Amino acid sequence: MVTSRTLAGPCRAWPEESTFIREVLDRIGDKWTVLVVTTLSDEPLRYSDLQASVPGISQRMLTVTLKALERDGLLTRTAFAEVPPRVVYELTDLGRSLADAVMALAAWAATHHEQVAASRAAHARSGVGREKTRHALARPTGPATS
Amino acid sequence: MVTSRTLAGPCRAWPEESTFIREVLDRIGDKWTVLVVTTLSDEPLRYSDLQASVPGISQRMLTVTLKALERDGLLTRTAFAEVPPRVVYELTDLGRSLADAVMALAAWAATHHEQVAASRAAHARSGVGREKTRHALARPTGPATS
DNA sequence: CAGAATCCCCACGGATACTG
DNA sequence: CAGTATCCGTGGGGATTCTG
Repeated sequence: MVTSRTLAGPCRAWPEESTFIREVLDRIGDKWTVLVVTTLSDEPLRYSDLQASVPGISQRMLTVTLKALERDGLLTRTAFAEVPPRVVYELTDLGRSLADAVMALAAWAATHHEQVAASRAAHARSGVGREKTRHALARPTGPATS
Repeated sequence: MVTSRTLAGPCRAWPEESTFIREVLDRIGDKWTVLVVTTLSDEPLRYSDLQASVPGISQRMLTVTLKALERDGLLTRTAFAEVPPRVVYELTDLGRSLADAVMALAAWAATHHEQVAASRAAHARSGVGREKTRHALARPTGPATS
């Protein structure tokens, strides 16, 4: 890992690659999308099942999220014309590939969240809200740029 | 890929793993964090350089983002006590590992964004805003659940 | 059951001005 | 240069109500 630095690539002015990143993050950035996608990665579910499987979600956000995901071809919506309506949502191959990518990120989180929590706690212990705790200075006299 | 479905894992009630995912997504969910982290993955930069390298960012958001990342141990802040102040931000190993994970997600985006765009365009062509376009029904008579 | 529609709040974030 | 402090607009999203 940690190969990105050694790339020394010309990422300078954010040519256009960042557009793709934003496109994905705008989609999975909100919590509901992630929860819905990962939940559906297990198996297809109907509306009410999803609402049950994703604890805090409101009907509104569930509907909005599902529509957006359908629009982007990440899942399919199948409605059955039965007397009590039944609608099943299932990830497409595209959706599952995204789910895998998200899982990879989740793996990172599971691996490193302790370090993050530790660092967060350390900063909390040093002054955060209390008092005007000035940032510590490195190399008081400074080496001067060049 | 697409292994997540075959897991058939007990993700049911989102035990606690989702917490980690959220923790990460809450961090990289906003556009600025991603842009800052990926920008710094190339090389350490000072405040003004970052502001220049990340086009649309305001001082406020740059500061807020940097503080959050420092708090989480993803980057280090080094201030030099010179007459014109100089502060350099550099990713930690932890930060670089996150950057790599984000890059992986970017790779997914670069690979699949066309499919997403296509699907999005297709949905735009079928009725979205115009008229009340009812959803098509699958299997009009329905097979009944079981 | 599966949504659509409406109201409404507040936190995220931009713009601006000031400071060490 | 490298921030901090303040004001304020916008829209994301929850709660509620109604429909096919």
